[in-house]
This record gives sequence, structure tokens and C-alpha cells, in this order.
Amino acid sequence: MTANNNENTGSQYASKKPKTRRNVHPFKRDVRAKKVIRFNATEEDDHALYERLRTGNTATYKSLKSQADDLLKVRKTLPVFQHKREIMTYIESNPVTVLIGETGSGKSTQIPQFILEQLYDKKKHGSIAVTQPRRVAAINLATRVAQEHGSKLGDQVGYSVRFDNTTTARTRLKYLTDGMLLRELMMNSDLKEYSVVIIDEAHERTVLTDLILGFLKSLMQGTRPDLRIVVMSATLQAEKFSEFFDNAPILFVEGRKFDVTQYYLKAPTDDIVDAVIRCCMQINQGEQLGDILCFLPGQEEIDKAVAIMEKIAKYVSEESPVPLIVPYPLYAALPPMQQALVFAPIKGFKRKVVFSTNIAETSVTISGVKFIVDSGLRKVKVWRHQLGLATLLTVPISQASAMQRSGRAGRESEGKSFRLYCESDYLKLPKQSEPEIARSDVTSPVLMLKRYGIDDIVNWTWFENPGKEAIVMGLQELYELGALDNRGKITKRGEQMALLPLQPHLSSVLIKASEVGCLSQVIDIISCLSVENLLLNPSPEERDDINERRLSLCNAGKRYGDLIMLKELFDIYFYELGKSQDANSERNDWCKELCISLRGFKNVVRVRDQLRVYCKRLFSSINEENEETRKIGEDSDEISKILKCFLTGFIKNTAIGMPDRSYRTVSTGEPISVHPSSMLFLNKSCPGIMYTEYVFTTKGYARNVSRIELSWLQEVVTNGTAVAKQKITSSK
DNA sequence: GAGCACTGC
Repeated sequence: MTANNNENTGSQYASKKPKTRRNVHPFKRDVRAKKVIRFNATEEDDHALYERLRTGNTATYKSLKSQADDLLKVRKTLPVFQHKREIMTYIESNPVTVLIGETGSGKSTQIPQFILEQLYDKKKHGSIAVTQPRRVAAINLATRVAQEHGSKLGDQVGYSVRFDNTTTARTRLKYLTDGMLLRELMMNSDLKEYSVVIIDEAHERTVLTDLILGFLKSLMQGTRPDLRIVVMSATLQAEKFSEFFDNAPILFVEGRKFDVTQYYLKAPTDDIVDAVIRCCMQINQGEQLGDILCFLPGQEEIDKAVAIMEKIAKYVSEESPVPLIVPYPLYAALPPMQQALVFAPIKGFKRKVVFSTNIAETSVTISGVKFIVDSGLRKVKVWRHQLGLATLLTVPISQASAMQRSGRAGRESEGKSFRLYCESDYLKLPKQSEPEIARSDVTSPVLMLKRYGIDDIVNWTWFENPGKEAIVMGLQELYELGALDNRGKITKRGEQMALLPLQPHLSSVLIKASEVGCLSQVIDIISCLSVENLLLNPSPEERDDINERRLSLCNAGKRYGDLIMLKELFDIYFYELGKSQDANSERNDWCKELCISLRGFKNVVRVRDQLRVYCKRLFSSINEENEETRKIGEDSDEISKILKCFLTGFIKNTAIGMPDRSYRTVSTGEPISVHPSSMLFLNKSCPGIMYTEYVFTTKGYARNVSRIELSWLQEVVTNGTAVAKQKITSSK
């Protein structure tokens, strides 16, 4: 994947007709004739750039400066640095510039610094925002750039991510997550402190990045025609960004990476795990030493592959003189300790083989990888608006994704990539993956736009319009939650919901709890729900033991379900284990015993602290004395009150128990099963259930399930009540 | 009888 392969890629877009737009852009006159400018790279290892250098807090100005001088030598070798003047000329003379920089071009660290220098040189006001899709990236980049700039983190250069803000009044260059920039947009609608906004990793097309692009365009057409924007992207999706911003110029900077040779199957395979194992064995026999990274769609395939490999590896290396294969699984739900094993270099005549989900495609980098084995598959969550249901599908990846996966073998030296599909099938793959927003629930984005004051959501400056159906379902949902009135205007409740760092349904639960006086309990539960992978997946051998332990600890949870169980677990973690001197190791042991993520619970406490601060600000009428923190007991009145609060947000996510002990959803009458991870999986005596998630895999599963009484469905008062009532009566 | 990946003043 050198730049040469990309020479003609522009033509794939050539037949696309530019969409006609209703508005004339105020910046149109500045735009130059569109052309793609290429810069060539020099040969050099880019890892010098990313290796971490430590600055203590005690670092003096002089030592910071001399460190920055040393780093300047490294910076000067970067491809972007060598074309600094040309790049800056474009950025200076165009309102929007699209910059395509391959891995190792140094775009994320250097371009923001060039612009910062320019602001200083020209004595201009305002600061620079650089958005990232992930927290770690924002933190690492800011740390590195502060060193290069010769300043302490938080002085001229800082970062802002949830729970962690190092920026000060002096900060001129700010790395932040795109969720954070959206928050800032909600508070300060024209981003007046920034003169330049840089959107990095735009090709990943996360929902939040797409939303920011839309907001920036509408800002430029409205109150901020002076705003400068740089869209930075790794792959060639440049035309779409350029077109969106009225044919902004596209700059191309070559990166520094090594060649990766591609191999394809001659005939397709139908057993992907078997094919992956065979491929690894072949590499192990025929290729030089170097680690293998295998991409598989999900946990099931990964666990299976690891189990098979463990059995074969020892036998094979005893039979013939090949390296001993050491297999590792890697996926997000894996306990962090086990994830960490993947990064340790392996010594001796051995070969590390990592079986991974998409997590290793962008979020996690493993060094030492020389070979890629790519199943060509991934799992995606697709939201079905009509059913209010998420489906988890295994689908073929895109060409861009296949290239990204292959590229993982070329970070340190030349590599090889084995694609377990035919080349003809590769060519049939879509160029890019479908953007996330096209397959997501847009209730939350729609609420953001309403809060921002947009009336006509369908015709907003969407970078990618999710479609009328999705938007209408979002509006309907918000109306039923009481966030919008019957004219579609945002209500006071909606304003509050938009300000809370929660999905609208949970925000609505929180507001209800503040009204009926069980706020602190509900905050604890919602905090647990907000943390992914809090309860980890035990291995099949431990599974029954751990389920048993969890059940025996949570008496109320056993009867009322997962939400109450989460509160019981939180109470033990927070109150009972928090008291002793040795709280940390006690908590650690306890988490291990129950297969709970300790890091997860630490995050729960941070979310809880943040929510408590927000609630104090938002619901000032609430008397704090009545809201003192309390542990949950087994008082059924109190538990009913809490569950009814949840019912106001999740009235649509309810199902009724049938005589044959199955459940059918209230809204559509579809059969639904309690997920086996639920406390209520074995409990067959609930009159009804409420769940926070409805996911279709092999069948429809309810997750985070609670027991409800059918009479509650009629008590809950929201705009949605009428609908629910009608459904209940007609289903009887 | 089962769990793609991120993220929020």
C-alpha cells in the first residue's frame, strides 16, 4: 500500500455527481481549483516519534526547552515537517482544508503545532481544538506535543477528556475527544474561543465525528464564517469531505510504513476458524520468526481458535523443529489482566499468535507483529428503528478495513498479510464501511440538535443524513420521553436531558428519580449501567460458580433482577469494602472472586461523582438531606419506586409473561428471551419484565432485566403512557 | 444457555 497504489483511486469517485446544495457557502470565493497535492516521504523509522519520553513535574523551563530541541531533530525528519510551508499556505488561504496523511506522516502532532506557531507569529487570538475519537489518543498526543513544544502539559498545550481536563487559561492548543467538543457546542454554541478546529481520524466516521462536521458547516454558514477547519483522515475518503465543505482542497502526505505483501485464498472457505488455524500453522512452518495477529469476528470464534491452537501447538513443535506457538485471545470483554498479556514480548524459540476482534484494528497496537491473518469478517451492531432493537451481525469488512488490518503488519518492518478470501471477493467488497450513523439509534443526536435550536432536523447540514425514518423515530422517542412537546419544541425536561452525560432514556429516568425522591439510589444504578464490561464474562469452567456467588450475594437482585443486583454489588464495593485500611486489595480480591472489573467499578465511582455534581446543579430544588446516600435494602416499596423510575424511560422495553413462561414484548408482541447473563435467567415467575437493552443475535434477548408488575405499566406517567396503555389493553 | 468497537461540561 504505497502511495502509488492510490494514484488512480481518485477516479472511483469521478463518476459521482456532486450533490446540489441549497445554500451558498460564504467561503466559496476563497476556494481554489480543486486538486490533490502529494508530498513524498523520506525513509525513517517513525517509532522515535511515539516512544514516550518522561517529563517530571519538577522539570525546569530549561530542561523542557532542551528536550524540545532534541525532539525537533526527530520532528524535522517527518514527512509533514518537510512540507510545512506548502501545507500552511493552503491552510491559511482556505477556510477548510482536507489533509490525507498516512500512518507515520506525523500529521496529528505536527499540523496543530504549525498552526499554533502561525497564531503566535501573526499575534492572532483564539485557540486550536484537535478532536480525537478516543480518550487515550487525545491524552497521548497532548502529552507528546507538550514535550515537543517545550511546555508543561496544561500550559500552551493540554487535553480535555471526560474526568480529566489539563487545560488552563493559558492553553492555546487543546486535544479533546469529539464527545467533549460536542459538549462544548451544547454550552457555547459558536465555539468562540477557537479560531481553528481540526477533526482528526475523520475517516473512522464515528457518530460523534459526523455530528461535529455537520455543526462546523452550519457554524461557518452562520455565526462563524471566520472559523478555520482542517479535516484530517488516514485513507482516501477525501472527496466526500471535500465535497461537503464546498470543494475544499485536498492535500496528500505520504506516510512512513513498510511494504506488506498480500496473499489470498484460491477458493473461499466456509469454516473460518479452521482456515485461520491452518494459515497460522503454515506461517509457523514456512516463515521467519515474528508474531501473528489474526482478525476474527467475535469472542466465540476467538475462544474456539485459542482452544484448538493450545491443543495443537505443543504437539506440532515436538514433532518438527518449528517455533512453539503461544496463542492469546484479545477482545474488550476480557479481564484487563488477560488483555495485558498480549503486549508482553515473547522470548525464545516461540511465536505469539493473537486472536483478536476489531479492537486491534484501531484501538490497540501490538508491537512485533509481522503477519496478519484476516478472516475478512467483523461484527456490527445494527439498529432497527421500527423494532427498537439492536441486531448483532457478522458481516464482511470493507476494503479500507482490510487495508487497515494488513497495515498492522508493516509498522516496524516489512510484513505479510494472509487474507482468507479470494482476491475477486476482495475487489467486490465496499470501498468503505457503512458509517456508524447510518445504522445507529439517533435519539441522542436528535436531542442534541433540538437543544442546539434546530427545528428542521431532516434538512439539517448532516454530513451523512441518517434518513427520515430514523429521525422520525428519534423524534417520536423524545416526545414519549417528554423531551419534546407536541409541536416538536424542546421542553424544560428535554433541556435537562440534553445536558446530562447519559443516553436520553437514562437521563429521563434520572429526572424522574429526582422528582420522586430516590435520586441517589438511581444514580448508583445508572452509573453501573454507564460502564461497559463491568461484569466480565467468566470462562465456561468458572461460569456456574461465579453465577452462584453473584446470586448468593444479592438477595434482592435475585428476586427483582439485574438493576437491583447492580445496586447491591455497588453497595458492597463502595460501602462495605471501602471502610478498611486495606480497601484496595480487599476490593481487588472481591472483584476477582466475582469476575467483576475493578477498573470498571472505579469508573462507576467517577461517573457517580459526575452525575451527583450535575444533579445538584440541575435539580436545585432538591433538598440534599432527603437525598442522603443510602444502601438498598430488601424493602419492596423502595425497590418498586426505583424500578418505576426506570419504567418511565424504558416503558417501550417491556414484555409480558405468557402462560408457557415465555415472554412477549408489549410493543410488538415478538417473543423475547431473558439473556443467560441475567439474574432472572432461571426465574420463570415474573408477571412482566423491563430491560434496558434488546439485542437480536441468535434470537431476541433482553439484557439488564428487571421484574415488573403489570399494574405498573398503567401508573407510569409520560407522553408515552397512552400508547403503552393501549397496547396493554389490546394484548390482553 | 451467551457477550463487535468506541465515547460524554
